[in-house]
Amino acid sequence: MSAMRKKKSVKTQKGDQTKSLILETALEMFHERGYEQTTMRAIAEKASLSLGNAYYYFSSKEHLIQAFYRRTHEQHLVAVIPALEKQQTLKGRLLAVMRLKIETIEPYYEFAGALFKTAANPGSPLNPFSDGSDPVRQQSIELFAQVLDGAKVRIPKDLRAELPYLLWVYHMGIILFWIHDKSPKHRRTYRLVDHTVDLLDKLISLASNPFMRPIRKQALKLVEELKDAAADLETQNEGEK
Amino acid sequence: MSAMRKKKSVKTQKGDQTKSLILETALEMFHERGYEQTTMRAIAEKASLSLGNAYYYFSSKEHLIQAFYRRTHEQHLVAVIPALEKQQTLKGRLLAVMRLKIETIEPYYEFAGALFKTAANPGSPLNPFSDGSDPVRQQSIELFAQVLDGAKVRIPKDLRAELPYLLWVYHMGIILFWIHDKSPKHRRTYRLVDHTVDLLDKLISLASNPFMRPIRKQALKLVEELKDAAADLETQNEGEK
DNA sequence: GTCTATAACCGGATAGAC
DNA sequence: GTCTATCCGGTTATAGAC
Repeated sequence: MSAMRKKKSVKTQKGDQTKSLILETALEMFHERGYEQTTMRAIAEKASLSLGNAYYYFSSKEHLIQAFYRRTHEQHLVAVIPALEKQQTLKGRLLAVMRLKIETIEPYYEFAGALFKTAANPGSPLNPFSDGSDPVRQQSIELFAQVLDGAKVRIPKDLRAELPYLLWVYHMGIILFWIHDKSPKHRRTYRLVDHTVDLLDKLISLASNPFMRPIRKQALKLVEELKDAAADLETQNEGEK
Repeated sequence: MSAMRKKKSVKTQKGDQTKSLILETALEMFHERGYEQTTMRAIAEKASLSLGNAYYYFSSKEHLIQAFYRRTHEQHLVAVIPALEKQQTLKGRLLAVMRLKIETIEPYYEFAGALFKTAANPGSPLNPFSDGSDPVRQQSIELFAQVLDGAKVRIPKDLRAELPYLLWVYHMGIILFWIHDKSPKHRRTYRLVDHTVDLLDKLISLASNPFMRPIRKQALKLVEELKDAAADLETQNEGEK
C-alpha cells in the first residue's frame, strides 16, 4: 500500500508540474497581452507543449480563470489581516478591506474583464454567484464576517446573519465597476468605495433601528429568496462541470 | 433629382428586403434552437444566401441581437399602455409593467441568455448600460417616468428625477434573474417581482419622508456618480462600433 | 457604388494514435 | 500523459456581378 501510494504520488507530481507550468505561463501572458489576445496555441507554445496537452489539463480556456480567483484571494488575505488590526470601527474596517482588494487585483486589470464576461454567463461553471460551495467564495464571505466581528457596532441578529453575504455581493459590484473604470489610477473606483462605504455604514445603522424592524424583516426575507434561487442554479450546473 | 431618388430608393429597397429576410430568419432560428446553436452559416443557408452576404448586412452575430431589444420593447409598449390605464397606484402600475415585460420576452427565453453575456461585456457596443443615447433604452426609461406620472403619490423632486432611471436598472436586474430562473413557468421570477415591487413601494415612501432627507441626498449623489461613470464608458466605446 | 459569392483565416475544442 | 491531425464556426479578404 505504501508502495502504491508512492507510485501514485510520483505520477501526480509530474502532472502537477505540467499543470502549474501551463497555469503560470497563461497567467503571465494574460497579464501581458490580455485574455482575448492570448490564444491557447500561444500558451502551449510558450510552455513548450502541444495544444492538446494544454487541453488535457484545462478543459477550457475559462478554467484557467479559476486560478485567478484563488490566487488574488490569497494575496488579499495576506494584506488585509494586519490592516484590520488597526481598525476598530466598521467604516474603517470595511474601507481597508475594499481598498486592499482593488490594490490586490490591480496588476491583473488588463484581463479581469474576461473574468466577468464568463461570470455573468448563466451556464458557466465559473459563475461565482451560483456555486455556493466554492471554497474561495466561502472564505471571501467569511472575511466580511470577520470585518463585522471586530467592529464595535450593535447590529440586530437577523441583519447580522445576512450581512457578510450582502457585503460580499457589494464587493463584487465594486469589482464590476472597477473593470469598467478607465479613469487615471482608477481614482473613480476609490472614490466610489469611499462614498459607498460611508453610505453603507449609515444604512446599516438605520436598518438596525428598532423602528425599522418590519421593513428590515421584509427585505431580509427577499435576500433569502434570492439566495435560494442562486443555490438552485448550483444544482443545475453540476452536470456541466 | 427625382429620378436619382427613385433609383436609390429602389436599390435600398432590395437591400432592405434582404436585410429583414436575414433578421427574420435569424430571430426564428434563435427562438427554435438558441443563440449558440444557431450558426451564421445555418442562417445564411436557411435564408438562401451566402455567408458573406449575411455579413454584408450584419457585421457580426451580436448585431443581430440589437433587433431583439427593439422588437420586444415595442411589443411591451403595446401591451403596457392599456394596462396602465386601469391602475392608479404606484404599486399596481409597477406590477403591471413588470409582469407584462416578462410575458413579452417569454417566447425568447431560450436565447435571452446570450444577450446578457454580451451585455455584461465592458467593451461590447451592445452594453445597454453604457450607451445612454440608445433610443430603445431612453424610451424604456421614459416608460417608467410615465408609470410615476400616472400614480397618485407624493415624491420629493430630487428622488422623482432619478427614479425612472433607478426603476429601469431594477427592471434589468429582474430580467437578469429571469434568465437564470429555471423554475416551472418562471414562477420564481413572478414571485420576486411581487415581493420587490411591494418592498420598492414601501422604500419609496420611506425615502420620501422629510426625516430621510440627508441620507436620501447622499444616496442620490452616489447615483449621479454612477451615471456619470456609465456615460464616460459610452464615449470610450464610440471607436469600436 | 450596391450587392453577392467563394475561399480562406483564425482560434477554441476534440479524436484518437502512441 | 502527450502528441498530431482535424473539426467547427465566427470572421475576413476578395473577386466579380448587377
